[in-house]
Order: sequence, then structure tokens, then C-alpha cells
Amino acid sequence: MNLQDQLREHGIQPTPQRLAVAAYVMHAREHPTADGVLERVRKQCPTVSRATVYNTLNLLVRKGLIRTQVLKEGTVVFDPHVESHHHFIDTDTGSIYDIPWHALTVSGHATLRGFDVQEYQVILRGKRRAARPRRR
Amino acid sequence: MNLQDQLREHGIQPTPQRLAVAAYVMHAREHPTADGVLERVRKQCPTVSRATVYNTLNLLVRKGLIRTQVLKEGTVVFDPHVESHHHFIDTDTGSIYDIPWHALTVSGHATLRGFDVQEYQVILRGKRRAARPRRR
DNA sequence: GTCTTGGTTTAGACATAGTCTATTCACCGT
DNA sequence: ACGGTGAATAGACTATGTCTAAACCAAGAC
Ligand SMILES: [Mn+2]
Ligand SMILES: [Mn+2]
Ligand SMILES: [Zn+2]
Ligand SMILES: [Zn+2]
Repeated sequence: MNLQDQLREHGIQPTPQRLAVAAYVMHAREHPTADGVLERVRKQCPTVSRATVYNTLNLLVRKGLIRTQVLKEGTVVFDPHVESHHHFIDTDTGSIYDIPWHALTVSGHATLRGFDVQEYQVILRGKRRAARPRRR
Repeated sequence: MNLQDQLREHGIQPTPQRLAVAAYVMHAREHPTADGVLERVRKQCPTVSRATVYNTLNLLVRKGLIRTQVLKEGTVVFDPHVESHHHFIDTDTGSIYDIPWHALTVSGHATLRGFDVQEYQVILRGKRRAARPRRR
């Protein structure tokens, strides 16, 4: 299915600006900030305003197509991966990596007295290790 | 040991303003923001400036007496609990609760390929359940 | 007692993230 | 063409945080 139909299915009128924002943020792997999205989208659509980018991102969040994550100081980041998963943050570069849900197991959260846990995730910090080159 | 000596031990000249900030933030349970600390400290020391509060909080962090946590949108919060622990965030009120390290166990983090994990914590979200009244 | 000096405090300028408002614009149905 | 609806835009506005330059203060030297 193309992006235009995907937006319509979620009750969003597809406009050129919204398509440009959605095309980028829904496939971004880098957990961009709103101003990061603005910067990137302006390369395709140089007249787009900051307000439109913020409006569109908030709309995509309300409609469940993307979600926000609180992972960086001072700003929220956007994540097209809406299912539960964990995050690793490189303390040198600030880069954020997705960790699949099933890579980690958390035990004990169901028995916390006085807390009705609705969701959780593990935030890991450290340094990205150079991937060992694969022998071919 | 009193607070004045504790600051001196960490190489911090104890001034009235610094003592007022430290006295509050080092015993705060609510994970206050910088402006929350300012508001509270001004009740004791009404002439203290915003710059001094920010300077002092950053100094206490550099010296390892408190730490920052990225748990709230748009602002960092301060935490006198410097050892590893987890956090529960009430999605209704925004209140942040400490969860002791040993209340939860995370497995799998040691075997993540390509990631050198130096620290981690679990962030849980949900609703605080009314504590069942204790029979006396 | 006055002078000097280094560290501290202060007000305000500045930068960035984010929201809101009023105006303009684009697409429609008539 | 005209009118109405929703979207886009520029810019004002708020909040968090940093930075700078000036005022302040406590000690020590004379
Ligand atoms: Mn969907
Ligand atoms: Mn210590
Ligand atoms: Zn993610
Ligand atoms: Zn804490």
C-alpha cells in the first residue's frame, strides 16, 4: 500500500507537506527530533513551515502511525516503530538504537506492590562496539 | 556528618545559596526540575538567582552528589539517589517513583552483539494504585 | 583600616524546543 | 465567479537552559 492511502486509512488528508513529513519520519531509523525532521523535509519541500512539521508530527502520533520517546535531554524524538521495544543510547555520539523486544527479558514488574504497570522498556547506555567484520 | 562538611569533602565551598540548594535537592523524593528547585529554595532564600541554582545543581552533578535523569519531556530532573535504580512514571500525574534495583531483573543485556552496555534501567509507566489500607 | 584578589552571585541577554494565533492559501461544491 | 472548509504559513509567545559581564564578598597583604 502506498503512503497516500495509508494516511487516508488513518483519517489524514494527504497533502504534499504531510506526505513529505510522513515519507521521511515513517522510515527514519535515527529517532529524529522535530527540528531534525524539519531540516530534512525542507530539502524536498523548501517552503514547509516549522508549524506544519510540528502539526503533522503531532497528528501522526495522535493517529498511532508513529510515537514519541523521551530519550534525549531537552527534546522528544519520534519513532516509527510503534510496538514495544527497548533502546540503547551511545554515550559518545548520542545515537539511539532499537533493541528488539525479545532480546531482553524483565522479571519482577508484575509483582510491584502499588504500581499498575501498563508498559515498560529498558534504556541501556554505553558505547557502540565496532561490528566484527564478517568473514566472506 | 553535616551538609557543610559533605560539600567541603567534595571540593565545594559551602555558601548560603549552595547550602540551601543542596539541603533541598539532596533529600528530595520527587525528582524535581531545576525550576522546581529554584521555586522551593526561594522560600528559604528569596534573593537567590536562577543562574546560581543552575550553577549549583550542575556542580553537584559534576561532583557526584546527585545525578540527572531523562524522564520528563522537555526537561531533565534531579535525583539524589545516585546508585542504579529503576523508575515508575504515573501517566496521570507525571509523578516519578523510585523502584529499587533488586525489585527487577533484566536478562539478555550482556549478550547484545555490537553494544557495550555500561548501565541500564527499566522505565515503567502506568497508574499508581491506591495502597491498600493497612489493618492496625 | 585600606587594597587587592579570586571565587560567587546576580541580572539579563541569548539559544533552542514547542505551542498558539491570525492571516493566507488551496480545494472544493454550488 | 462565489463561499466555505480545512491546511499552511509567519511570527508572537512561553519554557528550559546557557552564557556573559558586572557587582559582591571574604581573606590575606600591606
Ligand atoms: Mn496503524
Ligand atoms: Mn560522594
Ligand atoms: Zn525506537
Ligand atoms: Zn530516582
